[in-house]
Amino acid sequence: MESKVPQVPVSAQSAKDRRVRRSQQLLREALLELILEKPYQDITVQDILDRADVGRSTFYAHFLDKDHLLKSGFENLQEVFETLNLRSGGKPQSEFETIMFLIHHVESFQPIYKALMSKRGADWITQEVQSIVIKVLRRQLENQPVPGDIPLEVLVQYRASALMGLIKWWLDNDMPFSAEQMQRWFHELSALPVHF
Amino acid sequence: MESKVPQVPVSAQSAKDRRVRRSQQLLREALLELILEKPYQDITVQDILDRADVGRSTFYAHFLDKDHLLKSGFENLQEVFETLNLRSGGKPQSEFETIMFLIHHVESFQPIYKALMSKRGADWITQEVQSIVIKVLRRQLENQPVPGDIPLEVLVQYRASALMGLIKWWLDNDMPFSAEQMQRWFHELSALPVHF
DNA sequence: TTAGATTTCGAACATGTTGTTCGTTTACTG
DNA sequence: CAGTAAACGAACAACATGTTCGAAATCTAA
Repeated sequence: MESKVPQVPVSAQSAKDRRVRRSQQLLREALLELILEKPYQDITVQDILDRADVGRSTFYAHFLDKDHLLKSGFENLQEVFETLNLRSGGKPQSEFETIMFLIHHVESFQPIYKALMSKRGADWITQEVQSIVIKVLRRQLENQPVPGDIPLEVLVQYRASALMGLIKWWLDNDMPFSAEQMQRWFHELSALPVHF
Repeated sequence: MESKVPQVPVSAQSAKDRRVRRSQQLLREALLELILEKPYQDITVQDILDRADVGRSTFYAHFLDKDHLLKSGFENLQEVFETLNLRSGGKPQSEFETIMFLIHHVESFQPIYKALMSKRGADWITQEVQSIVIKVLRRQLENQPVPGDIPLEVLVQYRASALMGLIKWWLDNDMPFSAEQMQRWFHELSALPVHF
C-alpha cells in the first residue's frame, strides 16, 4: 500500500546522492507505515529494515537510532511551527489566529501527525510537539494582559494542554469534524465556566 | 477457646507471606526511587534488583515485567479514582467538586504521582491516569447540559486535557502553589475567552 | 519447638535487540 | 568510462530480558 504522505518541499533535495535520498526515504516511509500497524515502542530496527528492504549497516550510516529516524521526518514541519509568529509579514498575530493556524496546519499534514501523535505514536514526540506549541503560545500570550493574578505559565500550560488534547482526540478519531468546526468549538470551550 | 474457622484477612497485606510483602515492597520502593533519578525508560530490571537488593528470579516470581511492577503500586490509588462519584453518600457531585477532589487527591499522594506522571515517569501510565480522569469527567458531564452544539466528548477531552496538563506542570515544578490556588485558577481559566 | 511448606537466592542459560565492522558488490557522477 | 561513494550482508560484541533449577533461608501451623 503506497503511502501518500504530503511532502514538504525540500530545496536541497538534489544536494545528496540519489541513493542516499532513496534509502532515507524508504526508511522514513517504512517507519510511518509500521506505526499505523503497531505501537512505536514495539517496532524494532529489524522491522524497519525488512519493510524498507534496506541493509542494516545502511540504516546506521544515516541515523543514530529509531528515534532519530522518526524525528528526521518531523524536522521540516518543526520549522514551520517555530516560525509561526513571523508570518503575516512580521505582524504579530492574535491568539485566535495562532490557534487557527495550528489546527489547519495539523489538518494539512494529517497523515504525518496521525503517525506521530496518535495512540500508537511515540509519546516523546507528542511532548516535543507540545513543547513547541507551548513556546508559540507563550510568545503570543506574554504580550497580552493576563486577568487576575494568574501566572502566565499557568495560563500557557492550560491552553496548550487543552489544545493538544483536543487535536490528539481529533486525530485518534480520524478527524470526524472539519478544522473550522474544531476551532470554533475550541473557542467556545475556552469561555465555558465550570458547573457548580 | 479459639475458633478453628480461618480468619478472613483484615487487609490484603496480611494475607501474604511476610517475605513476599518484603520483596514486593522493596522492589516498588526501588523503582519509585530510580524514577526520580533517571527516565523510566532507561531503568533496567537489573537496576531495580541492585537497588532493592533482591534476586532476579524473585522479581519474576512476583511481576511479569517492569511495567507491571509500576502499575502494581498504582492499583490502590486507581480504586480511589474510579469510585469518585460514589462519594458524598451516593449524592452526585458537581463538576466543581469532582475537580477539587482530583487536585487534592494528587496533592495527598504527591510523591507517588510525581514519580508516575512527571517528565521522568512512564508516559503510558500518565495516559492511564488521564483515561480515568476522562471517564470520571464524562460520567460527571453527561448529566449536565452542554451549551451550543458541542459534542459531549469534545467537552470532556478539552477539560480533562487542560486539567491533566495543569497538574502535570504543577508536579514537574515541585508544586509551587497550593491545591486551593491551583483549583481557583483552573476555574478562572475555564471561563477565559480567547483573545482576538 | 519443630517439621513441612514456601520463598529466596544465584548462577547458568536461551533468546532477542542493538550498534559496529569490514570486505565485496552495486550505483552514481563528472 | 573511471573513480568515488553508497549499499550490502554476514559476523561480532555487548547488553537486556525472561526462564530454570537445586540449595539455602525463612516462614507458618501444629
